[in-house]
Order: sequence, then structure tokens, then C-alpha cells
Amino acid sequence: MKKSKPKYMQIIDAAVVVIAENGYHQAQVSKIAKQAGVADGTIYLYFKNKEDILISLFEEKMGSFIEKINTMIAGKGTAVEKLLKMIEAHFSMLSEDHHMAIVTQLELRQSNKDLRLRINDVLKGYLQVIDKIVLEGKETGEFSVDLDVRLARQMIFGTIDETVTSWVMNEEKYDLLALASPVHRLLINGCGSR
Amino acid sequence: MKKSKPKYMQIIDAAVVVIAENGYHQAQVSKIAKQAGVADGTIYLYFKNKEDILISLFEEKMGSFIEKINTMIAGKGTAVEKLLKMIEAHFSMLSEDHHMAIVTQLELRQSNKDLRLRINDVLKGYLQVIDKIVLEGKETGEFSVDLDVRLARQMIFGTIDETVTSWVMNEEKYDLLALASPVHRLLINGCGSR
Amino acid sequence: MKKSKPKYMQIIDAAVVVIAENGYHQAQVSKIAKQAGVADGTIYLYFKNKEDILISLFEEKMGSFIEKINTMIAGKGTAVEKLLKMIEAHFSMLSEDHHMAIVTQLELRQSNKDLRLRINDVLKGYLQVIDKIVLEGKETGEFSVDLDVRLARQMIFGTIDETVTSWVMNEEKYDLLALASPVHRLLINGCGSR
Amino acid sequence: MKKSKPKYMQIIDAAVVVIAENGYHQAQVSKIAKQAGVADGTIYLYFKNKEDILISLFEEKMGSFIEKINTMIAGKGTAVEKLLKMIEAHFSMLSEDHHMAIVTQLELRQSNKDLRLRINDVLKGYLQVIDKIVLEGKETGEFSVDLDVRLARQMIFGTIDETVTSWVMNEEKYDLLALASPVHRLLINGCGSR
DNA sequence: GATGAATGAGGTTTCATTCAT
DNA sequence: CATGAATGAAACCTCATTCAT
Repeated sequence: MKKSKPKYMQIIDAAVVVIAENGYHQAQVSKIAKQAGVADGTIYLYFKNKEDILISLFEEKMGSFIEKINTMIAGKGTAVEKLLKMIEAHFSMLSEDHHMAIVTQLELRQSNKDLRLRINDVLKGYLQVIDKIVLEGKETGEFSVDLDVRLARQMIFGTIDETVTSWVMNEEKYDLLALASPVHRLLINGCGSR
Repeated sequence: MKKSKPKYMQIIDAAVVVIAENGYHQAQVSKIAKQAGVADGTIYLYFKNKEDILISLFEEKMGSFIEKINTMIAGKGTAVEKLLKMIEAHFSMLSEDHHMAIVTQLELRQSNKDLRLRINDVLKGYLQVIDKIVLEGKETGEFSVDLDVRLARQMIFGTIDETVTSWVMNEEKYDLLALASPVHRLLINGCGSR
Repeated sequence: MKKSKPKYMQIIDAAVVVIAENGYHQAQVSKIAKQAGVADGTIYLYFKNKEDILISLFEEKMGSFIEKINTMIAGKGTAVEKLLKMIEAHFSMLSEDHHMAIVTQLELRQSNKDLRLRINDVLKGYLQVIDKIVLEGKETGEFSVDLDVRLARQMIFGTIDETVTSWVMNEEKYDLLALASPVHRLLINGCGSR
Repeated sequence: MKKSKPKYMQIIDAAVVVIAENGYHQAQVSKIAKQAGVADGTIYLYFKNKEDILISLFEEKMGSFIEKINTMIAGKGTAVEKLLKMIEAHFSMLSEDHHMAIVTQLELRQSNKDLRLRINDVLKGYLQVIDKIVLEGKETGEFSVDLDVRLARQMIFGTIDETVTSWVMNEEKYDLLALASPVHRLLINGCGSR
């Protein structure tokens, strides 16, 4: 399988660095190749075209992120606790990976509609994790029975995403991870019964 | 001033139509000129460059939107009521202007980092409206005194934005305006004291 | 109309020179532009793409050639005389235009299948001229009534084409025009009744 | 010698198939290697470069064709009869080998000037066969003493070639072999004394 | 002998912007 | 003011060939 080949991840990692440091529109294939330490043509032994690099990048990174979250919140704890874990994991991952933070919050959003549709497919996996937590919370009575799952999901994802984007746009000047707890409180209030 | 000249708005309106119908990356200056009924070169008598069209577009449209909101919520009612008015106004405006909905939620996000920083400057006016409501709510005791204004703003804007984006991506299949009330309830729960 | 614009023919003439002197595969658009004395981009104001230059080149040159032949053989003379006129015109034109001779006999044949199909469409006009002469000859009794028109056309065109190609490949060392009469004699023998 | 190695012919045969089915410009070395069941690099153990494959292809196939013709017309019969035999052999061979017909009449003509000059060297062997028949015909009085051998050869080869090309371009819809006799009649008329 | 992963040069086309009219 | 013809820089991808195994 492709992914076992070292150059596959080597190129993806190079793409993250190049996009983060040069911006989406200045991330030429030749720059990525140079950063990865391979010839331009080698890129095309592992990826169909430039767009394929970006989709794969997102799939690989987001895929492993979703897996990590799923493992982390498996079984243990209430829905409220799981939501906190998820937010902490989300903030923690992007705090620790400066390049990925820039790429996911700013650069990859400049891609064209086709690419963004593909990215949304990957994101669905994440949104399903949120849905699962919300549903569980409704069942256990932690969240209001009237809660609309789609709206709750949009609030949770929208708030988290907006928080991270603000943090990145403010040049990561403050501690993102410290916001996990207050953001969590805001969100469970929103989901709670009154 | 530029804005008094009829061609200025003519070009901006043309840009909205062209971007909405062709997508950001297919919105060439020549297409906008054609749609506006002017020569390519005429564009440059009213705008410094292509980016200037897009910034002006956002400034004009967003500016009038913020004005409208400000008028609408001036003086009357509690913070909770003002928040509802604001959400309704936001959803209503985009419901009524299909082209602008596509342009603001999908197409303009594909612009480069520089342009998006400029757009964020314009957005600040809107975020200040939100801040004002949140602060008022804290003073009147409608919202928790512990509420972090920045986080609350991010939740409110993030939720609204994510809700609209989902609606646009789902091809505006359902009634966005009907979501104003449940979204509002979610948000005031989040902001409320417990 | 395009063709009235001077740059249209300017670019086509440049293409003939560049292809003849550099070969089909070394005839880059930038070389043609330079030879024509225009910018690369200007080419695309007059032609859809590179292939369109080549098709247009063939259409313009061959079109005017067929017109000339048609005028030349209109009405006057027997089929046998018309055939001679045609051969002389064919040999004469290529004798006088060294570049076109190379382009039509050697270089343009390297084009891909699509382009050659388009070229064949243009050639059909020429083949129809041959057919008309053959038919007339059969009617007047100059040629055998048993003569298969398609085969006769293939013999006439094949012989002429092969003669010119040989001449070009031999670096135009001998007088092509002098061959018109003996080639003509060969062909009318072939077509004649015995 | 190279040619005794089984892989040599294996690669040549693969090249014929790949070129016929994909076209000259889509006949990549890697495709030929795959069709031949060898690795890309192996090609270069038997051929100097890609052009060498094509020249060898033509030499091998044309060489055996010329041999066959020579054997077939050796000694027996008049020049007129030999010419018929030759045309029949030519039409017959290409009728029976669909791939070679496409390759020789359409695809190989797209090669560059250098390659076609090399191909012409090979063709000379065939043209000499024609010359021999024409000379013999002149000596026996079957053909006119005034007949220019070069022109006669160009007529014979040009007519045969044009006939086959037309047949291939018309997707081999009709019986090529049936044309041998009428084409032969045309040609001996052309060569005959009047 | 055989392999096939890696190489890297090279060209068509788009489109924001200018400036002579 | 308005025009629109002309400009020219810039990048993705292919594929013949090599060479370490």
C-alpha cells in the first residue's frame, strides 16, 4: 500500500510545511518536491496530481485525528466529559502543530469548490463524533431532550472552529488549550436543559 | 467621492453576480466588466486592482448590513431580544440574497490570506455589535457575569456562521429563517447563568 | 472578421516559417510569437489554441490554393488539359514556396490524429476538384468509361503527392515544375481507354 | 546477435500492438514494456532508445516483406504479371495484419523528420523492387521506352500507398485485395506505350 | 541479465493590468 | 471619461532514460 512507502508521508509533511510557510497559492509542486527532498516527477509516482496531495494531506492528518479522538472518548465518562476531552484534544493537536493549524484554518480554505467538497467528506467523520456525543447526552439527560442535533453540532463545531481561527489569526499569542474549559462550559450551557 | 458615481456600485453588483455564478476562481475581471456593461479598462478607473473590488464589495455590503442591524436593535428591548433580532436580520438578509449568501459563505473564503485579513477588518464592525449585546446582557444580569466576552462572541458568530454555511452547502433546501429562534435559544442558554 | 486583421495572417505566416525551419515538434508557440513580432498571449486573441493555428494555416493556404486551381481550370479546355493545368499549378505553388513545401509534405504529417482528420477535411476540397476532372474526362470520352473514379483520384493524388515528397526529401535539387508534363502523361495513360 | 534473443521480437511485436491501439503519441516506452511483459529498463538492453525500437520495427517487418515479395516474383512471368503479384502481396499483407496497416499508414508518419528519413532508407529496398520490374518491362517492351523510371516508381508507389491509406482511413470497410486488379490495370496503362 | 523507482527538463495557456486612441 | 487590444510572467505534469540492487 502507498502509505507504507516512506516517501508518501515525506511528501505530505513537506506539503504542510510549504503551504504553512508560503501560503496556498505559493505552494508550487516544485517547492514541495524540494522540501521533501525528491524530484518533481517523484511526486507524481505517489499522487495523481497536485489536488490529490492536498486531499491526501487532509485525509491522513484528519483521519488520524478522528481515530485519536474516538479512542480517547471511547466508553469512559459522561457526554459532558467526552465533549471536554474532544475540545481539549482538538485544541491540543493544533497547539502542538503550528504548521497544521495554519494550513487547516487559513490556507486550505482557499482551495476550490471541488477540493473543499472532498475536505467536507473527511470532516463528516468528525461531525459524526460530535453527533454521537450529543445523542448520548440527550439519552442520559445531560442535554435537553428538545435539543436539535444538527443545530447543536453546528454550534459546537462553529464555536470550536471560530475559536481556533481567531487564535491563529492573532498569531497564536495566547494559550489556546486554556480556552478548552470555558468554551466547554459555554457549549454545555447551550445544550443543557434549563 | 467614488461611491456617488453610478458605475461604482454597478461594478460591485456585477462582481457579486459573477462570483456567485462562476465561483471565485472563475471570476475574471473581464467577466465582471462584461456583466457590468463596461470595458475592462473602466474597472481600473474606479478600483485600484481586482482585490480592491472584492474588499469594496465586502465593505459596501457588510457596511450597510451593520448599519441596518444597529438601527434595528437601537435602544429597544433586552439583550436577549436584541440577539434574536440580530440573528433574524442575519438569516433574513442572506435568505433574501441568494448571490450574496454564496459569495460570503463559500466563494470569498477562497481568497488569499491578505484579502481575508482585510475582510476581517470589516467583520470587526459586526463583531463589535455582538460584543455590545453581550456586555449589555452581562450588565442587566441576563447573561452570566463570568461570561468571557471574546469566547461568547466566538460562540455566537461561529454558530451563526456555521449554520448559514451548512444551509448554503445544502443548497438552501430548508427555511433558514425558521432556525433563528432555536439557534437563539441555544446561544442564550450558552451565555446564561446557571 | 478575424482574417481581415493583419495579425491573423502575420501569425500564420510566422508559423509556416518557424515550422519549416525548426520542425513540427520544435515549433513552440513562443517561437511563433517571436517570429510574428507579437507577445505570446497575443496569439490567443486570434487562435483558440496551438492546434487552431495549424488548422487555420492549412485552411488559409490550401483554401486559396483550391480557389486558384478552380479559377484556373474553369470552363476552358478538355479534361486532359485541365489535369495538366492542375499539376502545373500544384508543382508551381510548392516550387515557389519552399517553406510551405516542407510544412505540407513533411512537418504537418507529424501532427496527431485529430489534427490530421481536420486537415483531411480541407484536402477533400482538393480531391473534389480531381473528381470533377475525372468525371468530365469520362463524359467526353477522354478517359475510359470503366475508370473507377475513386481509384483514379487515388492514383492522381498519390502520384502527385509522392512526386512532391520525393522532391522535398531530395532537398529540392531538381526542377519540380519540369516533371509536370511527364507525370501528366503517365496519369492520362493510366486513365485513358486502351 | 540481438535478433536471436526472443525478447527482441517480443518487444517489437508489443510496439506494433501498442502503437496501433493507442496511437504514436500515446505509445510510451512503459506501455510497450508492459505489453511485452518486461520491465521498462529491459527495453534498453535490446534497443538504444525509443527511436531505435521504431526503426527496428520497420526494418524487421519491412525487411521480411521485401524478402517475401522478391521470392514471390522471382523469375516467373512478365513484368506486368510481376507488378500484379506485387500489388496483391502488398494489399494482402496489410489486409491480414490490421495492426501493421494502422502503424505503417497512419501512426509511423507522425514520427519526426529524422526517423522518417531512416524509414525511407528501409523503404528504398522496396522501391528497388519496383524499379526492377519497371526496367524489365521497358526491356521486354511491355512498358514504353520513354518511361522515366523514377516517375513510374513514384506513380506506382504513390498510388498503392494512397489506396491503402484511404482504405485504412475508411476503417477498412471494403475489400482492399479486390482493388489489386483495377489498380494494376490503371498502373500498366500509365506505364504502357500508346 | 533483469528490474522499476527515481529523475528533471520543458512548453502551453491564462488573465490582471496598461496605455494609446 | 472610456475603451479594449496587447502584454508576458508563471506553473503543472509527462515520460524517456538511468542505475543501484
